[in-house]
Amino acid sequence: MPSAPSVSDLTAHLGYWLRYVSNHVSQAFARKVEAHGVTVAEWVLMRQLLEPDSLAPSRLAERMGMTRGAVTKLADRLIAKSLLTRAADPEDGRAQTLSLTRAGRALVPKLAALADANDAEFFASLAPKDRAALLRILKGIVATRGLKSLPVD
Amino acid sequence: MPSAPSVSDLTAHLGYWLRYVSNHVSQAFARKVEAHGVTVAEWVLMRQLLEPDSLAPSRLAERMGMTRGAVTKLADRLIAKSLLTRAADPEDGRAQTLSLTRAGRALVPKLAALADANDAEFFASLAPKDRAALLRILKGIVATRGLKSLPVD
DNA sequence: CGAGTATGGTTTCCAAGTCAACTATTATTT
DNA sequence: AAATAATAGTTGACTTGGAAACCATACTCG
Repeated sequence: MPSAPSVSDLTAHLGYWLRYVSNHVSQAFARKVEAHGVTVAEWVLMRQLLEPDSLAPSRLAERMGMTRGAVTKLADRLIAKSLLTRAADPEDGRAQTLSLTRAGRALVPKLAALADANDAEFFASLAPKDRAALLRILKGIVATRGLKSLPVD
Repeated sequence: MPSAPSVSDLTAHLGYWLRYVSNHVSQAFARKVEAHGVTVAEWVLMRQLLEPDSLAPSRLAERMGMTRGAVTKLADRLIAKSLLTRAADPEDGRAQTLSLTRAGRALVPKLAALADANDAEFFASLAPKDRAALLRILKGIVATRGLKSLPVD
């Protein structure tokens, strides 16, 4: 009898539950912002440009954990929605610089409110102690494992 | 002076940290399994077929939180890799049934070991108390918010 | 029974990313 | 100064998934 060589259940992994909850949180947020005609990636990019108010695509790519190619396209979409502008850098002929339009700048606080609401929706029910513990544990993992970049995917 | 209308920082949100860590864990796992020529989604599908040893695509779609269309294509890929077979259901002319090939069945434990290793890599450094707390909190969120499906994305 | 409906699966089209090749500039070497 | 290397950004081919349209088969109930 070649009984299954002890394969642990998927749900035995902390990573499973982490991803499970995380996906739900992100998904719920995605629905909220999409009601405002914006994707999550677009929101994250826009949020970066509140301060400082302009950045090179390559800087955004680093911060957002995406490739430069992806940022190019993301920016194209935001420009098409008149939320972003792209301008040539006068100093460096290769460089571009991205900034929010007036409309873009006006939209950010609205989306930020949705982000706040979404977070509350999922975590407000936690006991304050648990909320603090969760934050501490997650940050601890980031610190001890030296994680960097790739917040969006 | 129209000072920024108080937009909270991204990192103020628990959801941010959750996604941040979760993405890293998933990404690291993806690299590991891809070294064995398999994607994470493929692994998840294969894992489902250890027991019971065959399932209809629609059942898999439910369990995996994907559309049926996505499962069709995922199955196509696995079949192309000779890890899966698709057979017509003799009972129901519409239905198909998916099962692992011998090779597929042999691969699952190897991948499961990678999953174990990956989880250990990220969470073994936690104090046992924290590990338990993390699991309890995550499961609590799932329970109180009644989350279901969509583990993979 | 037969018309209409429901179900299972596949297919097509689209969205959004990666990767690698490419173009255009700027820096560095020698 | 010219040649070479590095950097910034864009583009195109490809991947993977969702949504909706589309068969085909199975139910249901007048």
